[in-house]
Amino acid sequence: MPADTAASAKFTPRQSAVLAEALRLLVEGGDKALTTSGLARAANCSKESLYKWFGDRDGLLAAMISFQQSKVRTSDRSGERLSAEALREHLEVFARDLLDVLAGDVSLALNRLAIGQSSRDGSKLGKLLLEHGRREIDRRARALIDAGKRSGLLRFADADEAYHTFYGLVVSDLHVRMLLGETGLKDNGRQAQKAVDAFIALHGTQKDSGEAPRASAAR
Amino acid sequence: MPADTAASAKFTPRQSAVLAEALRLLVEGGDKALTTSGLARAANCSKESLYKWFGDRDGLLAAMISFQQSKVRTSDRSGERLSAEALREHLEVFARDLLDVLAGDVSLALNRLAIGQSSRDGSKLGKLLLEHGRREIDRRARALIDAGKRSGLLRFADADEAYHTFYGLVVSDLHVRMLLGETGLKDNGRQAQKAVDAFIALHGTQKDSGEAPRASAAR
DNA sequence: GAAGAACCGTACCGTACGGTACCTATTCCG
DNA sequence: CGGAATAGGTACCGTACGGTACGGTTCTTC
Repeated sequence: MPADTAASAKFTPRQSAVLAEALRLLVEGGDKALTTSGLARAANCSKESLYKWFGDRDGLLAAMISFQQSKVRTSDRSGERLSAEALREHLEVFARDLLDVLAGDVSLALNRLAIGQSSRDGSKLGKLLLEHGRREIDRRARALIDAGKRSGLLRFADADEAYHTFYGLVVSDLHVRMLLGETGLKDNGRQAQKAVDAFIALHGTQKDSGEAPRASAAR
Repeated sequence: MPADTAASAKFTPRQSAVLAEALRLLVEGGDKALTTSGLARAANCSKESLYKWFGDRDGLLAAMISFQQSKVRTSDRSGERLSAEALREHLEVFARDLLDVLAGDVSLALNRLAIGQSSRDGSKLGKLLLEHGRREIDRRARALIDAGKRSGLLRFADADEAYHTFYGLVVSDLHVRMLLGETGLKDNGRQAQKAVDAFIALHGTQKDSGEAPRASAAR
């Protein structure tokens, strides 16, 4: 039993390679391009192995989600003490990371897949994606927001509500637009900055020590 | 319900009936349930007619989007003079309408369809959905926001940015969650109210350093 | 009332998918 | 060394789809 990372604990290296190839196919051509025959051909494995490892096609899809998310690790360095500037910086980094993740082609492809399947499988993949995929990033955001409150820098009644507000400010309709195939998206860094400005304006305790960023936000 | 309004201008009544049936099938069982044979059977028409009217399957899907959106008319009663209360009221109504539209099963089904196809058709359906589907609601929102600014009740640099902020506050991640199949969603009215509170706190002219006036209303 | 268009129902075709079966090659391990 | 386990290659099956063709039926129109 190798002391591997938790990532490859659930899958053998061979299986991981096959899953990576499956993700590549999915990203390239959508779920129509992800056929068992095609995957077997592209990954140099047999269909029989696929069915042995993953059961059926849905099992394969679930494994792909699990595999991809086991690779995503959020850096959780929220133990430090927070100044107002540090909080703003952390929020901005988080917002930018969130947008980058959502805009990633693998994430988009998996979300498209789960959304497409949600009508016919009782949204099993959707649940998987929401629960396992967002847990990490949610925890990180909530830790950050809680730390902001503990440090007296943020003020809100319900942390959950505050987080959803922040999420909405950061993402707006960008996620759905990207899912629909819109390509020309704005600068993530700029969007993150504006969202953080608005969030702090809403829930910050100290009334703006200079609204410079927001005032110069002419686009 | 099916009177010959401007809705059915582009399609004959028979075609409209078939498209309505197609939407029903799509809502019921997702895009897998929307087969040409199935539609012909369910709508009591022949496959030949389908191909004659719509060209091919993609043409049918595009026609469905066009048909559905020709039925959605937003009540645009934004000509009046605005008081602060009227603005808040209008914003809340708009937010609730927006959430209701996004949560509608036909909207969800069409968005799922377009998202599923976006990988393989160059997001033609996605463009259609975004351009024709959101134009109405966008115009209404922008008119409202502009009116707010003209009346001196709102303050912002860029109306587009302000609208996107509002959209994010209203919708947050609810749309994607619903697309992924999450069922238990919160009360739209309450979500709309909170979003309007936050938006006015951000962009209202009478800025107070306290919470929004009725932020502690229903909870 | 008949010519003709529109349309319905059905049968049909080629294709491609998910899934299974069978056979071989490599590897592992006593 | 040799047998079991694992995995690759391929051929195959049933099914269901998109799309087409054709005969019969209804509706329009002159």
